[in-house]
Amino acid sequence: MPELPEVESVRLGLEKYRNQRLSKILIRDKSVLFEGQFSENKLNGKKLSSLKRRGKYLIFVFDHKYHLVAHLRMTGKFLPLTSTVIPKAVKDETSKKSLQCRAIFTFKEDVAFYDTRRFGTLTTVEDLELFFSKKKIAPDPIENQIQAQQHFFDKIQDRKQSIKAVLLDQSVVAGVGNIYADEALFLAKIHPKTMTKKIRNPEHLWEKIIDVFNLALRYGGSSIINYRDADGRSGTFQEKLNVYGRNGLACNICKRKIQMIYLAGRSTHFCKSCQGKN
DNA sequence: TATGGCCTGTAC
DNA sequence: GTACAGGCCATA
Repeated sequence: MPELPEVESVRLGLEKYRNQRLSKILIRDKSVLFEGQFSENKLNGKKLSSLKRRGKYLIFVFDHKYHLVAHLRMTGKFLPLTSTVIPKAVKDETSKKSLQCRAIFTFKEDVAFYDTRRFGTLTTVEDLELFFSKKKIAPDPIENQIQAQQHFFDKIQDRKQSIKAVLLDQSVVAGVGNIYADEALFLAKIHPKTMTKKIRNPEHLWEKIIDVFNLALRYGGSSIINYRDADGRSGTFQEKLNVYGRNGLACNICKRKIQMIYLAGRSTHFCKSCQGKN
């Protein structure tokens, strides 16, 4: 499930298409386009000038001014159409499954936006700042650390929710999903149910969020279910996880059993002993 | 502020 | 067959 480190890994993998011309766009499944906004003609024939990312959003910049904004949600992937990660049935244009290649972007090679579930989105955007402010996406914690940190401290002041729920809120910190929320709270030794305003040392928690992002980035992300980067690789950070998906297993620090509860509608993993009572 | 729905594959 | 995975949005 792509969170910030996974999206960043995808971005890096797509760098090889930089300065290439987008000669064709084939939309197979129009339902991936959100807000009904997708102006193919704005991108067609334009050169990919750079690739950016904000939180979990991937941004293709064409001719320095036209933007294609993609969100992978759970299962979205950008892959060469030739990749073996895309099943044969999906490549077969006569098959119903071929719709899972929601779109195909032709650079020097065909790049597919392959998404088994239909949660991923693509849209063309002119004013990026306006787009992200409408969506209330916080500054990117890696690209814009100082700003993102201040934003985080400001936003958590008046929150009346548990810290776990708040970490999942993209308007507070961009790029944290269920895995890294649990992992960051473990590293910060904070119980996920802790009410946000009771956090005594937000600086320390912020540090741990950044730590876990950087660590995951070094390993090319986690592939709990089926995340793949732009070269079809899966990343190995899942082997380093302390709590996520480790329900009932021994804590790496104290050897007591990792617990799982439901919080903010999400499975939440923690060590009762390392992360206090509440 | 909490919830259900969107989707489909996988595990039981 | 059912439950579950979860990012985000709409709804109450």
